[in-house]
Amino acid sequence: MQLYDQQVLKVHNSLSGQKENFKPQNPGHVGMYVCGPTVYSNVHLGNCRTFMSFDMIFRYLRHLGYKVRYVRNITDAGHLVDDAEDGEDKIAKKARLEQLEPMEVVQRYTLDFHNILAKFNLLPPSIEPTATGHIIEQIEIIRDILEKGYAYEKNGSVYFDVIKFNATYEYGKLSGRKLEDMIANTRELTAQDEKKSPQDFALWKKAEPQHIMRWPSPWGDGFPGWHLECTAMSTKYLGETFDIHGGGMDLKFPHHECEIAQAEASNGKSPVSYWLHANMLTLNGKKMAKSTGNSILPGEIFTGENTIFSKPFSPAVVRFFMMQAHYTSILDMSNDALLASEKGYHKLMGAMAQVERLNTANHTHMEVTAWKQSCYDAMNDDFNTPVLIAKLFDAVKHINLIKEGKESITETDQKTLLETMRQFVHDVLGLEENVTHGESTEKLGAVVELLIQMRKKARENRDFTTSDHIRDQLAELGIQLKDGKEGTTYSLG
RNA sequence: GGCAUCGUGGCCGAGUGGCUAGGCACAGCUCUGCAAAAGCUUGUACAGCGGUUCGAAUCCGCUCGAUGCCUCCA
Repeated sequence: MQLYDQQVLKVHNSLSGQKENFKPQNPGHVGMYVCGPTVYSNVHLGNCRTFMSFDMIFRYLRHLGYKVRYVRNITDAGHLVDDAEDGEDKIAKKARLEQLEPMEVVQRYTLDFHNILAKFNLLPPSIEPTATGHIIEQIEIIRDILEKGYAYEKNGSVYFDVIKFNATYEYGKLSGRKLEDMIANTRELTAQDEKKSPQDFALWKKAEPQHIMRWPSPWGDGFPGWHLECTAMSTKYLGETFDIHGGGMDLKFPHHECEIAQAEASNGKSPVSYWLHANMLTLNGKKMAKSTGNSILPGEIFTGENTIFSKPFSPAVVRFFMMQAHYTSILDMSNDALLASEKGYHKLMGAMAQVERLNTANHTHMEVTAWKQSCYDAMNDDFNTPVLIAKLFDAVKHINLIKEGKESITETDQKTLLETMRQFVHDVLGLEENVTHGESTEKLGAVVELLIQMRKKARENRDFTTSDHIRDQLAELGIQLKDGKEGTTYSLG
């Protein structure tokens, strides 16, 4: 019997606007697709939050025992800058500006992306396909949609016929828009005379002679429309219908709306059971934008090389900060908020390190089994990580009381407590101590223990100059000593 | 202008038609050689204005504000 049979997971489905019981199409298996980044610059912190949210979801599904195929793409072509500039590709533009090969740009920022996500302790997806690696699949889908009559070719470009599609299906159901309203609110755009209607979107775009990124197709040399890649890759790796599609709130319209339209037009089926959208991250109450200076790169937070925060913050602290908010809420990042999270994070990790060393007795002052279920209840409620963290802090309080000898715990409960804490903190929330375990850490620990013994002796001799010197010097190195009833412990960093 | 999400105590953030999370900060106390750590105690907040209700911060309406999107813009 798997955990997922014992726990009832509810997820907020953007398509229905409701929390629904999660039931995968194939029992025990989950197919999940998340829109990845366009690799034309350093990964945005807001993007990190989105990917971190889905990483947590991926982790929890796995923890429940599901076999999850998690696909997250890399957009390395097909993203246009703006139509006024005859549709220059973002990658190509960056390449031109930096005098690089397009693939050089892709390589550089893909590496940056992976590097940052690894620091945030994100698990790699099961498959990470690229748009340029799936041109053939995209052409096939265009062909299919053309055949079904929901697209038309014009001067070497192919457009999706939204009005025709809307006659049979419903365009706008995800974002709550009505096609009539959209038509009424359309602003005048230039250079789109090829389209029958302004609502139509490109499936294939003809490449102008100077365009570097181009592929041959039945309609001439060109490149695929942005929305198509996700349809092609999700279909290829997860099938015509799959369980979860995720992405940032900003992608709901038009991107995800178009994905639904493409899939329905080509195979008549709604592709996704549950649409999940992660909300945005703001900085000091304002949206992040390079133009206003209200912006920061993840790397700049880790190193402290920025003018926004008073000190560097570790990736784990930032991750903990983000996990303290629900993924569907707008989260505001500020210096004060990070400082608060940093203290809370260390308190949590400090208590966790104590569980193993707890003295056991024949009575437990804590309903461990009920507490454990309350952790699941939090996560089952649409991945409510802030509530989960509140539950974890309940345990922290008990751990500290037991450590002080004011409460007790049985050996069985201690085992359960430790296992549950580890599962939720490490496996689900993805929070790991930054300290790398190894020979050097062991040696460091031994040295600190030695100093603790020396300090203890000094204190017994009332040589407080020496004892305080040891304490203060260690503190300067980031090693904090904690005196307790049962002796002195320490924490690194 | 339209669509969407939201507006919670000093800060960050859960939650819910009545029993009012959690973290951080602040104050007092306990412990301590002094600190730190830890524990205990104290906070009745829910943008504004109306309405529904025995009762709303939670439901409805309006106003104000924030964030995202409005078609080739991620």
